[in-house]
Amino acid sequence: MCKHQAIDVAVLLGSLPQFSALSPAELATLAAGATHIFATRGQMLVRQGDLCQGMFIVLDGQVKLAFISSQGHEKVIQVVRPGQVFCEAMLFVDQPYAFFSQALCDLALVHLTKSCMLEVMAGNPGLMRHFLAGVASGYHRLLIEHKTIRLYSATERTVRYLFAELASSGRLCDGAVIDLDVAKGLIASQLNLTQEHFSRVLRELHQLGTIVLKGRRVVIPEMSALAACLSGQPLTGGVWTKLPAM
Amino acid sequence: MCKHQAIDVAVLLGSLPQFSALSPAELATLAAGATHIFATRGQMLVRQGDLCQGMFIVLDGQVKLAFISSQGHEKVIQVVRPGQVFCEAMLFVDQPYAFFSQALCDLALVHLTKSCMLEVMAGNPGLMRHFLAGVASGYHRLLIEHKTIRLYSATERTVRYLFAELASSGRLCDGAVIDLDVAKGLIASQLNLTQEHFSRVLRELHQLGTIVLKGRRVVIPEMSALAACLSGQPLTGGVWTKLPAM
DNA sequence: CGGGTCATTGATCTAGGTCAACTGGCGTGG
DNA sequence: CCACGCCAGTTGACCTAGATCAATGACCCG
Repeated sequence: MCKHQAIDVAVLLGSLPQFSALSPAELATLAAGATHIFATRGQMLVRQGDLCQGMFIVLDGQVKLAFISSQGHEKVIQVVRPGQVFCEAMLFVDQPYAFFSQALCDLALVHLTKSCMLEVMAGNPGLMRHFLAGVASGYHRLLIEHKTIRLYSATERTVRYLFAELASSGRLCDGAVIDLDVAKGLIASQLNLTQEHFSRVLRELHQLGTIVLKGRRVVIPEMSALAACLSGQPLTGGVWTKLPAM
Repeated sequence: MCKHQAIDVAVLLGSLPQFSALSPAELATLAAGATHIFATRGQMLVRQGDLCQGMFIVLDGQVKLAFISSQGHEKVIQVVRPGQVFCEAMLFVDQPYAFFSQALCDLALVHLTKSCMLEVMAGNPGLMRHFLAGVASGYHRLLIEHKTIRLYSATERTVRYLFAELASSGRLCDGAVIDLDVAKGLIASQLNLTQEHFSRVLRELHQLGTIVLKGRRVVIPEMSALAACLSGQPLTGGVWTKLPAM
């Protein structure tokens, strides 16, 4: 792992939205424990079982968070993109990492040590509040993903993923185009599917005319057709077939 | 829902570990927005889709957090027990609830409004830090449960559940006894299993002699036999059979 | 004693996984 | 410029973990 204790780390940190409101003194404290990291594709950034030393901010490239069973089955939790942070919740939990993170391509990031982060946060309630909101929304995101995996079928999870991609790109009109920026196998794993099954689901949607598929480009001719694949709407009757066991 | 704006809410709050360090003025602020709630079995405390109005502390009884699909399939996330808090992460996320919560029996709890909580926290970094740690460890717990569901088989999830129960009761010796304090159907749902399948798994373990089952009482004659059901140990060779797709 | 709730058991079904072969770019090196 | 190999993706044949459906049993408690 190539680490630069670059001279301009304080400047770099100040330019990040997370830290733009910090005083020069606070930035200096953070910078003292900060490392500018350039990692190569495939490199491990944190290992399952390690204790948290600090948090990461992705400047450029993509990072995969995943866990792996003893049989080698790997399941992706999330792909972290530039501007996003990871391992920040672990600053506050004295437990070994339940996942690992790996560079999906050559990338640039900043590592901030736990102690510096905690020190600055202790003197800056605004920053702490910011992190609290971040961790809480991370919790909420994970909860929703957990729910999606437990409640919905492969096709529905796939369609929900497409909608999430559309929403994040802001284009929710008919004829919208999605260019997948990661390998399909990774997306499949995030949806708790095998690559093979994911491929079949996409083909089925393509054959139905719901989507138009060409490599990693997905075109949605009409939103309503895609939305019809979701079980949210077909409120036929509306009476729940099976009531909770309590 | 029977709500008492009891006179002694401030005293009650002060006696809770979460708030024992608060000043009288802070307790008064919290108490101003606090409600002492007595709910009856089956009653909904928060509904899927609602916006968060505040958080709850369970004084007595059990609360189920779960979500439900449009077909009525219910999946339990967690059972909250006395002394525990729920919905606290939602104070910091402006999103509708992705789950609902329901009283599993008649119960007593305290509801604290969002605005009061945020106000007191803004002036008390120690409390905020406490909540940050709480939300972060909730995140970690959910992550581990998510991982368990995605990586392990029904039998292994069941065994892991038993170990978690043992760990929380502190008795990890041979001959340990677990008395399940909730319906088996609820445990099954937390493990993402049907009640039927869970029953079969338990019976299988019983027939193997790994556990002794009598109603809701589970006896573990020897820990090592139970541990042998986990795939963590059999590091045969150690080479992963299937390498990550990256 | 009768009606809840909770749990067990059997018979059958299916979504999705596994294994294996194949395709179609795309960069690399001769 | 072509041959080669590599990697991402596709397709087909088959299998299995766990769900579903349906019936029955075991308590409790009023």
